[in-house]
Amino acid sequence: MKKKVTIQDIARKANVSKSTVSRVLNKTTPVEEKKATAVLAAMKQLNFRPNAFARGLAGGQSMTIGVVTQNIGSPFYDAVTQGVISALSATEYSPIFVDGQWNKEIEATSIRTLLNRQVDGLILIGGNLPANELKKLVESKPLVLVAQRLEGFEKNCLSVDNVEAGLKATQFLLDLGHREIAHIAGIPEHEDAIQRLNGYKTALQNAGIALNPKLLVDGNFSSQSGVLAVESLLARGVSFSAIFAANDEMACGARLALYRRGIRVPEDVSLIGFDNQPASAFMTPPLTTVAQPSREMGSAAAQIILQQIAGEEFQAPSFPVEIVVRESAIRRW
Amino acid sequence: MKKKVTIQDIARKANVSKSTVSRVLNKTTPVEEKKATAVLAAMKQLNFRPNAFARGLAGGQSMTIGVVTQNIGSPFYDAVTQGVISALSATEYSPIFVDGQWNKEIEATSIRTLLNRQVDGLILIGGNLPANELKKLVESKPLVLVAQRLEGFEKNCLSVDNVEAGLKATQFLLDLGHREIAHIAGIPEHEDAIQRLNGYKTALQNAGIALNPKLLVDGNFSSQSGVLAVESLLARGVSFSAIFAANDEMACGARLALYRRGIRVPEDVSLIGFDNQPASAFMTPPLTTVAQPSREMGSAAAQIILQQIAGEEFQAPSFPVEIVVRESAIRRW
DNA sequence: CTGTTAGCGCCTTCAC
DNA sequence: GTGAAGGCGCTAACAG
Repeated sequence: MKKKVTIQDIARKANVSKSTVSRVLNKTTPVEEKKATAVLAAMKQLNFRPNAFARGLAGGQSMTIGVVTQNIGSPFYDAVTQGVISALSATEYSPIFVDGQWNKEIEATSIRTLLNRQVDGLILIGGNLPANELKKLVESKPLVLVAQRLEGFEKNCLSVDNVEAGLKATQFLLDLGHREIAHIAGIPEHEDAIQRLNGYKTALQNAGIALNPKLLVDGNFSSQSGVLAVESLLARGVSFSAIFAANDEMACGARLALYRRGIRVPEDVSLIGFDNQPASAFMTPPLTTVAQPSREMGSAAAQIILQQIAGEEFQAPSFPVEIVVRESAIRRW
Repeated sequence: MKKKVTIQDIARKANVSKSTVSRVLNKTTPVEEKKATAVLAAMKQLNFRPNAFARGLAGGQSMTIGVVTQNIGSPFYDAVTQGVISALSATEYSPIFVDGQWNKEIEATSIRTLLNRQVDGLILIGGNLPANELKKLVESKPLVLVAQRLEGFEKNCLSVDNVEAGLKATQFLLDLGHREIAHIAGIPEHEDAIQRLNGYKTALQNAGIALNPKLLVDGNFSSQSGVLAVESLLARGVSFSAIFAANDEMACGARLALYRRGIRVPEDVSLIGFDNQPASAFMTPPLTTVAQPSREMGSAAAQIILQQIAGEEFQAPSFPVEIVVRESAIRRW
């Protein structure tokens, strides 16, 4: 273990005061050219590494953004995370991640450790903290919510219009000629799931098609639940020519269940998912899906946090969705 | 913005000194029961939040573990990350992640910021820093390398035996009766890829089958490269009855390419991948693959780091691989 | 432009 | 057991 080198050391070596060193380090005040280079030289020579803790303590800024993800490993959240990382990597700030695991308790304590670490801002990606907790947070720290709504703080919230997205997906199938369209919904309490379902209902209504409850199955966003959903559908004996799943993972599970029953996609039934996760393009057949601009949402989140920290005006933009047409749903019915 | 509450505040409120507060906070010295409860009460009432920076500065420990991942979003690395998170969540330490993006430069600067943040230990998951850099690191900080080897520091390295794994996968196909087995390799510079390829060669040799270079294609671990690999194979006009891909993503791409050509899996060609990523179980047909205990490796990494920090003896265990048999490769040839 | 002087919030001797 | 004092490394006024 080598002893640490501090600005004191390099001050001595460059024959200046600590302050001057600090100044060249932060470019906060002009410094005489000559001294500056001497300082830089000393820093390099001694392999100086500013102590982030000391800086944070003294300056009051930690230069870190806390990011709470849910279940690292889920394609959508991963993509958002990527966006945050890349947007932040161009700045002085670095992100520190904790995993909320879709668990209220864990999420709360995770946020607490983040706060203890003096993060300068907080990005919550997904999550299900009660609104009053969130309000407390938003009032004390720069905050951005991704894929989550908070009454009265719309400008801190980043998400797509899930109703419209659900409507579009369903409409797409209707335009193909389908009349019997099943929907595999997400977690019933989940806002996104509810809205996508609403979009589905609205589209049907617009088309003058009565909603058939038998065509509605609850899932929980996992592949496994997609499998079960299709089996349940089949067990009910309803006929359907298309399925709209509330996310790609469930679509993937559904596809497997169909395969096992010898039902072909898209010849016998069309399938459309949601999220455009990377693997979807490589399913057999490739999955038609609704794309959210997740990466863009991640970098927007980073930007907005930075604006808040800087005390600037900010306003969360709204993000458009788009249907990515692939073979799983191209056959006219 | 509410003002921060410090141990000073709670000391006043509890009629004790800062030191006493510090003591109940860290349980470093016995404190009179009565005062202790008073302190605890005050902390709760004022919603006290110890400043991690101040603690780090004063105590010299940051209670954070730096984790360098490559390309968050890749199933294998994600799983390892999950393991780290869950193992660490049971301790006082929290992980801070940075993304190396498989880029030597980015990786180096990422590690630098981690070091600036005074992490108490470092876990590198994948990555391709030169050995001499790594040696410098391992000598100055507790370090664990996952899926990477470093001459002379085997006890800091966590990985499976990729030669044996490649051999097993190939052997599995041989046992099924296949003789013409293609291999889609990973990045040629990548140690894991090389070893898996070596395993493949060894298995063929053991079986007395001459290596056919036409059955060997280079990929780069991406789905896309799997597609290209199969097309290249087909263009060469070699006949093959099975494919061993060096990871699941390439297997996925390969499967898509086969599908496009109307080649059935497993009826015409058997397919086996590597990593057992979650989506593999839901491919059509489900993918046979080689499973690495990635989560376990992650938590082992966390454990070993902690042991190093504590100054204890430590020794990286070795991890077994196992073939997960699914429909993509079950047909005897 | 530059050196000096105070802390930032906490932990850690050290005497009591 | 407990309080007082010093310092971790750095930034932020302050005078010059």
